[in-house]
Amino acid sequence: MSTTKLNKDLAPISVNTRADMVEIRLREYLNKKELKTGDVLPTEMELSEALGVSRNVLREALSRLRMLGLVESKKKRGMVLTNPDILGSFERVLIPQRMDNDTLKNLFELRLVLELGLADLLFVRKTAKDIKDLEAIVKNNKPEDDDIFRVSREIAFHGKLYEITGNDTLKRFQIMLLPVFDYVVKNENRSVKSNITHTDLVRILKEGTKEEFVVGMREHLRPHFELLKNLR
Amino acid sequence: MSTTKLNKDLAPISVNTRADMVEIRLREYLNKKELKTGDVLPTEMELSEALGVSRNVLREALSRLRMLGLVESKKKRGMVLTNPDILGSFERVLIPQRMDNDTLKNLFELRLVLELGLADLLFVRKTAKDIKDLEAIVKNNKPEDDDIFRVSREIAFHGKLYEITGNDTLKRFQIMLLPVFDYVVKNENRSVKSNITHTDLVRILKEGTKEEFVVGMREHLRPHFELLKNLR
DNA sequence: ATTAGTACTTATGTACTACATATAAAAATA
DNA sequence: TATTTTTATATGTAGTACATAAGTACTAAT
Repeated sequence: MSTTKLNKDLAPISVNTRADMVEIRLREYLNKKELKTGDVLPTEMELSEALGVSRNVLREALSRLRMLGLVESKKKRGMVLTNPDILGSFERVLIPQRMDNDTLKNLFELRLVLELGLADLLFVRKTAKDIKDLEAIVKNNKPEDDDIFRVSREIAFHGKLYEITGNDTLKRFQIMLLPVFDYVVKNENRSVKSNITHTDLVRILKEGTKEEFVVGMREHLRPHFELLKNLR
Repeated sequence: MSTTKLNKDLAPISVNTRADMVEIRLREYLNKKELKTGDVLPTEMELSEALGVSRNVLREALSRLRMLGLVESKKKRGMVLTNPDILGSFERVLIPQRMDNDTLKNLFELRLVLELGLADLLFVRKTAKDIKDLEAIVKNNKPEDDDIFRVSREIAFHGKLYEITGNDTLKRFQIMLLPVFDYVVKNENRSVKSNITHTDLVRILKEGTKEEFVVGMREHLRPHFELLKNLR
């Protein structure tokens, strides 16, 4: 029976395109334990022949994997396996305007959870210099500062906290979450004041305990949690 | 100086391919405020002509955006703007074998931070049924259970905690982090016992306070934090 | 013999053509 | 007007051709 005839009798069930399937097959292939970073993959022609698709389709799939940072392609040498940048692709889809309300809320919440969970790392990793940096950041805070100043101070302060953790992934992650945070806050422009200021938090970080810091941070973030209740 | 360090300081001069540049241009185009989900984009021919590249190159870039869930393409209708699945691409690159030690450590840490930050959400959202579910999960725990049992209990318990938060993004995120967690723990097969068991945590969640829960969780996770010190 | 330079080979990058396929939209039919 | 049929069109896939960069092998000069 000819292939064309067969294809007519048995139409493909999958709505997936060839590129989708090739992407999956390639990822399965790449994740095999035996393969390690730096290994060279077969050529595009070999792969496309093995998979039974045109070089075109194969390249569409490879293009995705290249974007993810799973592979790189060198002329003449071929494709080589690389370490993906785990947050790179995340960055590409973090578009507040494109997110539904639930997801926005979830990410907003995620940020609050992170912030509350930081205490332990902070108290393990903080140095005298870190405290000094924080004190410099909060020194010139005045309640009458306008919004733009307030936001940049907010970013500087919380950004520094993440920096103290020494966890680059965490820091980059929170930087990526900031626009989401901003977006949500802007859409609900209420300004509930907290009883705990950045200055208070620095003092606790310097002289207090983890437990006190968590309580302080919770109170500091309370306006945001309040906002969350309204979004629900 | 290590190669990875060198790579950070001296990133290779980017010799971006056409597909890379088209991807960037398209993302800029898609993120324009005027565009909203469901809007129909120009056809492939129109886009490729406007950008001055072959349809081939354009399709490689579109293939990436399709994978990210930024667009979908319908036959005859054309491409339509969609809401991306923000964690989908993350899932594709979370391959423990492919991650360097620093990243592994960072993600491991991230999970611990999340777990410690959960308390507030848990105490706001917990229901009587949730507590019952947790009690059922921990009921048959016996210290003499073998490893496989222990791991599945671990997953069930902590998974349920994330479920109580009612935050799907958070839950999916932690599910994706589990293999990383597993990978790190397996590679360092020490088994330090904690003084606080799942049963204790359930009791605190039922009758105690947020603050007590954080302290309890911290003690429960202490073996993992210890492990982290060794990785450093 | 070692080195420098050159030609060759090869795998990726890009462009173009052709046709299959599904389907929205238009036309024809009841 | 409602339903079916036809048509037009945008995406999906395949294949060919050539440009480009970069290993590889070969040659020549010191």
